[in-house]
Amino acid sequence: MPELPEVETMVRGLRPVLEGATVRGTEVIDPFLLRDTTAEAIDLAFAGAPISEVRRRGKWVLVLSKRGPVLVIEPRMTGGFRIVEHDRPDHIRFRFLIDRPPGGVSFCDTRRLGRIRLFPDFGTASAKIAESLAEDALEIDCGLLSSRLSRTGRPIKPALMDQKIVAGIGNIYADEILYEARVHPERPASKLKKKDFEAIHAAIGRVLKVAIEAEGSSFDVDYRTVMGGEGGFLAINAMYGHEGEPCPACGTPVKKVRIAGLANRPTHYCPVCQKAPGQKSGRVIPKPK
DNA sequence: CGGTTACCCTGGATGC
DNA sequence: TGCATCCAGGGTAACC
Repeated sequence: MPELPEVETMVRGLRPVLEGATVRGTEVIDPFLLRDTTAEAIDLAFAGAPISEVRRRGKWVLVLSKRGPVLVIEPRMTGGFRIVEHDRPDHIRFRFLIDRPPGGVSFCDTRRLGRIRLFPDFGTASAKIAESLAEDALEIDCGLLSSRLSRTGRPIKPALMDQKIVAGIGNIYADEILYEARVHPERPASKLKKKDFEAIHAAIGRVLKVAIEAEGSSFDVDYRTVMGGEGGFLAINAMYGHEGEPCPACGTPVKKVRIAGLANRPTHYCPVCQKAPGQKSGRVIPKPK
């Protein structure tokens, strides 16, 4: 679930609870999520010292101990945080316990796809993260994004979701961004024009900002804020989850398709506003035989 | 090497 | 009701 707006919402919820609080201890309820570390190492790194900062990079959360170590948590599909008094009855995988109310935060993850890694200091964590993640979607400039995208022949949608091209965009927001930019999701990234890149770059900023203001996207029971509340973006968006409903701009029913390079993840777009590769007008003209 | 799929997990929804 | 199948916001190893 969580893409950049959901993770940003989590981090904003965690900051007032964790920053400045001293860690009483940590609890690893499900060691399966740990990678290259142990429950003992995490507790040794964090217990007894204050948390200095909670950061976000792409879709990942960084918790920094004033003592130096950094915990990097990847929520992936179903991971999320709750302050302890609002946490889920099931699926709690990890906890920070702190010395002041509300007592701590839990990391919950139904599908157990989330990952938790420990680094000795911020420099080491940053270097390791930089091997997997490009610049954050809220910070990348248009020139860098354009040059990265133009170097791949893949369809623009999977390219936008490639965390090594730009970090933070997932399946929901890729659809909204490409609709806002009026770019067809299957157009090869390398064939896009300068104005397309500019439209995409601007749309990234607008869509993510609106989504953060709405506190992200919730459906089913997976993503919630740290207080257990739902995000409101899917009530105001145009494409994702709106198959068959009219496009807000032209009224054409929103199409839902599967495209290459995305395994089985669905793609939603307006077949009129977002021109197909080679399509010149809003109407598809059949090739003469 | 670049692009694509398979797989890691769980549980809710849907279908027979 | 019971059981099988499909589906889901992500990331990456393995494959072609």
